[in-house]
Amino acid sequence: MFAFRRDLNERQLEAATFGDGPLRVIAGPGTGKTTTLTARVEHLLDQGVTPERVLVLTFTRRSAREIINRVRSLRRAEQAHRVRGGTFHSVAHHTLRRFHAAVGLPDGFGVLDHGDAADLLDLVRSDLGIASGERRLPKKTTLAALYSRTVNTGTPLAQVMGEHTPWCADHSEQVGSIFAAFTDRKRSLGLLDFDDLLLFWRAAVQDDVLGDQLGASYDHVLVDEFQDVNLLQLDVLRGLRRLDHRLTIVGDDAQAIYGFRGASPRFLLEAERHFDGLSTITLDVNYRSSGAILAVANAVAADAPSGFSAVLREHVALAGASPPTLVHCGDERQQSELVADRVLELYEQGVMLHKQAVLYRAAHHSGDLELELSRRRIPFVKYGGLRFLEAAHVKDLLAAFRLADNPRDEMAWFRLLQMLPGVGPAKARRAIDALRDERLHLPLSFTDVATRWEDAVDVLPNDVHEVSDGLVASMRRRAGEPVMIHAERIRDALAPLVRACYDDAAPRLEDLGALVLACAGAARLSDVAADQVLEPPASTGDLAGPPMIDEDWLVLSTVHSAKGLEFDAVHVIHAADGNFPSDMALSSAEGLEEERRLFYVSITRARRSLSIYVPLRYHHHRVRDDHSWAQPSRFLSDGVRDTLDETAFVDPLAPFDRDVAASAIDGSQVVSGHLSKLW
DNA sequence: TAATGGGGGTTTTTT
DNA sequence: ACCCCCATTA
Repeated sequence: MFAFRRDLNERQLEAATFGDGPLRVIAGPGTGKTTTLTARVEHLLDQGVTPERVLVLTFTRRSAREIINRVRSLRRAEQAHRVRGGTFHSVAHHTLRRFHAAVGLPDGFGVLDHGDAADLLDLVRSDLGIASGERRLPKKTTLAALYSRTVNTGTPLAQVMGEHTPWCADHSEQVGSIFAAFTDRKRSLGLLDFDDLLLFWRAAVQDDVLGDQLGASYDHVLVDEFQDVNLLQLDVLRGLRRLDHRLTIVGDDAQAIYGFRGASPRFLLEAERHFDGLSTITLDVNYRSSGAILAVANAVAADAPSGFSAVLREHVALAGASPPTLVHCGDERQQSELVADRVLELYEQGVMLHKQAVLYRAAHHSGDLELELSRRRIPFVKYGGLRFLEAAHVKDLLAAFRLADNPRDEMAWFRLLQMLPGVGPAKARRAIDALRDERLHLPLSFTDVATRWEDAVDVLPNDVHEVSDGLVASMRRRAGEPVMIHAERIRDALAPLVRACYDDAAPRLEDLGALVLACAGAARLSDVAADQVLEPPASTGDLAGPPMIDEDWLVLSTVHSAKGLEFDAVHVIHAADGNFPSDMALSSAEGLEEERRLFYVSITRARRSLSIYVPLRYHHHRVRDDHSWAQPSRFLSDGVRDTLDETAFVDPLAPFDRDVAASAIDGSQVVSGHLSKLW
């Protein structure tokens, strides 16, 4: 009957074939969460549910695709790709594109990424005449983080600042006025940031008429990684399901690692308060890791003051597993060498590089290791950290794409105009002002821009008239023109500016070519720009050296970006207090507990081999030759260490120190002795 | 008004 | 080590 039935255990099957719900599945790491969700989708399709009326919300679009791709049997596979799926933000984006008029958004609204939002905050701050320096106001990135946390948790600003930025908490009124102006500014420019996508979606689902319609468009809603949902996202779900209880939420409180985005495992643990008649199924049989690795994970879990819901149980002994080890290193340099040694050793034993991952708390922790890997020619890709989309030239073209659909996007104008040689903030601003009508509004279309452009171009230096005319002309879409052709014209018009602005224009222009290709099949240029913001490429592979021909590569990843993944071998580096747990998180008890869950997540990625590295000494970069001693991570408690094989630290240089002291030679005599034979 | 150079402060995780 | 802001200079 069901193709999946024989592959599932009893609990998984119960979850997959559960009736209408609401249903909560608590699923520990490696307990077949994705398999179960996939089987449930398959089950729903078997029951005759229309694929388009199934919504699967996941943490990344990649995991949505994985679930859909894994739906087996050809007949259903064809249906499966009609299933709706994606992240909260991407589904919000699609919904708002479709219903923009109903929530008062302009057609072709733009989506700001994190950096753009911070820049706009900084802009309104200076427009309000609030100086950044004088009164220790938070920096723009801190402002953006504060804004996001306030909005996503629905907590009053003063309280958020009291908890997270106590050093400037008395400025909360000023910060509040910046946020109010920021909000107004985004509306008048036709721009949404990440949080706005959720805010407008929530407003839509909470509306009497529109909300009923949106809720009625889905028969079943399934949510993965529910422990990382925040209040705003919970509100959206409650709105979507207020008339219909067919909801499945899956999560694990032990893996809640997005507190800084306003998420809380509380929403998973107290879900019965939000969804009437909730049933719960717990999955705790782990199919991923060796018993020895599970023992480490459970020892970490045992140290958590309030415990985790699922205590993992081993399924069957995994072949080829090696004992988990704790490796003491002299310093970061030696850590890199030992990791590289171990990676190659495992590789010799047949563990492919892409089945191995090095995990760390913060993106910059991989720096020294990357040098070592490059030196030894071990290919690698990095997840998390640096992004394609943060490259200046990519942002330039995306700004042009946004602008083409929405000429009110002052941020985009400001950015593009400053690429012209001899044009800085002042001239850019005057040119933008010249485009405004009597009510100070920017034009709504490029047809209108064209009529005002003559005035604007007068402000600019004479020698940039031609290139800027070309750029503006390229933005105007010709009737019936395919989106990709339009994109190509814009890219061509921008190319001379890219050459003028950047030394290494050639690789940058290639990136822009790739972006143009990404426009194939898109309905609008602003969709392409938004997609890049909402779903940036996950990894940056070729930052170190020439592109690798190798088919195999080691994975380097932040723990956050490794969520949901598994590897045969995992190397956790920098397990020193201050790095892991990060000292940034230690000011509160919840902060520390979230770090503990992160540590738990990193360990439970491993299938057969787990190595944890602790550098003893950290060299300071400010003062040469200065260093400090590190404490091993507090998560390596006695109970946890009992589950690990420890390698005693041996200073590889120590024997040489003795030898050097014992032998004193006359170097110059020896050298000239050698050289004298040459002439 | 744009570009450049020096100095001071800071340091996480991502849709 | 790096980024951002500010002041100076062209």
